[in-house]
Amino acid sequence: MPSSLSPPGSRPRGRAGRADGIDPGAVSPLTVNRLSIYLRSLRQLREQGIEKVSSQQLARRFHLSSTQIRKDLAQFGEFGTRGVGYDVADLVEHLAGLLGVDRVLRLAIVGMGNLGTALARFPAFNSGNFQVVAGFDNDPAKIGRRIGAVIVRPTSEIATLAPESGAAIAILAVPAEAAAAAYEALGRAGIRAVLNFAPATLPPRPGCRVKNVDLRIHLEELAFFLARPE
Amino acid sequence: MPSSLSPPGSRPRGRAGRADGIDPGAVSPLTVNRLSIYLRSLRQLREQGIEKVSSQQLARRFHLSSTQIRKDLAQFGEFGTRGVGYDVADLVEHLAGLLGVDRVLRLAIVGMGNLGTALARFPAFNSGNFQVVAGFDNDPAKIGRRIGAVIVRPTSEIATLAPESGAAIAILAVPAEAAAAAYEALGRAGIRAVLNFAPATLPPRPGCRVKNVDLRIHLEELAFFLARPE
DNA sequence: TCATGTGAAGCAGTTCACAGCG
DNA sequence: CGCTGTGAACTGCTTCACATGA
Repeated sequence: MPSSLSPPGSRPRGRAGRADGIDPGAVSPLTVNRLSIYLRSLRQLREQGIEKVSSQQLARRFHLSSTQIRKDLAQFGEFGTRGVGYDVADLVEHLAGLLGVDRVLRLAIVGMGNLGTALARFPAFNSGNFQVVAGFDNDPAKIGRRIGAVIVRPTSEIATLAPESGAAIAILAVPAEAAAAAYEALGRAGIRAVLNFAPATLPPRPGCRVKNVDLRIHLEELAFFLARPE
Repeated sequence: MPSSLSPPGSRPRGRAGRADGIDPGAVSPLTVNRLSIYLRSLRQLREQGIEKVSSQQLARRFHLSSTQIRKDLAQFGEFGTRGVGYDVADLVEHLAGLLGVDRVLRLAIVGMGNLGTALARFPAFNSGNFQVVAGFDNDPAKIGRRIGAVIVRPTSEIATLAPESGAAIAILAVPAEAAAAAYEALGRAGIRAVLNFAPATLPPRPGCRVKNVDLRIHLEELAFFLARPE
């Protein structure tokens, strides 16, 4: 019963926040991204039954920098054993905790076009600790239809339904001209993390983190380097 | 004609590359990304009939930094008029030229699952100067079927079909375990730009630029900051 | 001895402050 | 006078080199 949307009833404000002594503003997004890559890599090693790994082995295997791995981890504690390396399973746990993916994170998708629909069905968004719990669109032909695990609702219901569904992260997959209004509605719904696929620059809002993924811009970056061989 | 006196046939690879004096290695990917955002923003202004704009107006309108806009542009020439600002249409042309999107760029998609299929139909990948011209998958149920504008072909044909189709950029949308082999095949096909959606770290290859877009990693970045309010 | 963890050095990217020009 | 274009200061990120400890 995926789309029966009960919120995580136990917590009054719903939003824990871990009480480790880490100031999130002091950690660079670049570092966080790499932690996530380390986690992905370590999980791969774990699946292969590898129990110990050194920063250098990790670096060689996944084309990373061993110094950087150690520096990145050092910001959060001492996870390794000198002369030996890291315990794979142990480090996986630590990283998952650090990244805050040791709990279920519910996703609301706004915009059920090509991309939104694909994301609703995307394995990475419906496995592990991520779970799509709501989908919104304005097209009457889509409202009420089931896509992936969710039933599409009109965007006017974002402010009420997003909180009810327990969504922590919103995926913005609407056309550019609809982005500002949807972002506004998500703000009113108390959403504090947005993955924005719309080709628009959203105004920074205190307490809300936005990650922009404009696919056209990625293509244009490649085009630039393509236009100038060597 | 720029200064280089190349005899006929001295460019055997047929890959133009513009002969401006810009060393692509000297330009940061961060800068290139921002140029792309400026272009997107300026096009929006142009559609609204706005003809002149100052760096500060741009900055306010799109939540950017005016100094940074000027610094970024300064790397490539002098495009503005002191005391006035920039001519919107003019700067659009300049930026499109700089980014190398003033010509058709053909895309080959490898992996026709949820994401690959959505991308094949994605407007931004089939408009302006981008055009999906090939799609590959290994699933026999998909081979021969039409998705978006292309007929799906088996991945074993990448090495021959990708060059024939004139594809300049490959979109990797296969599962992690298939990424390495597909990347290899693309290398043999002479592809020098890859947009990688597979959750795998591809080995750097000289002359080939890879841009990674791991959607799970983007979610985990948001999760990190979400786990630590304030 | 081996690999981690870390100050210090080096490099890159951003912001500042203003000279230069229309 | 206003806004661009830019050296210079600054901030932050990465790499180096080595002390530390299993």
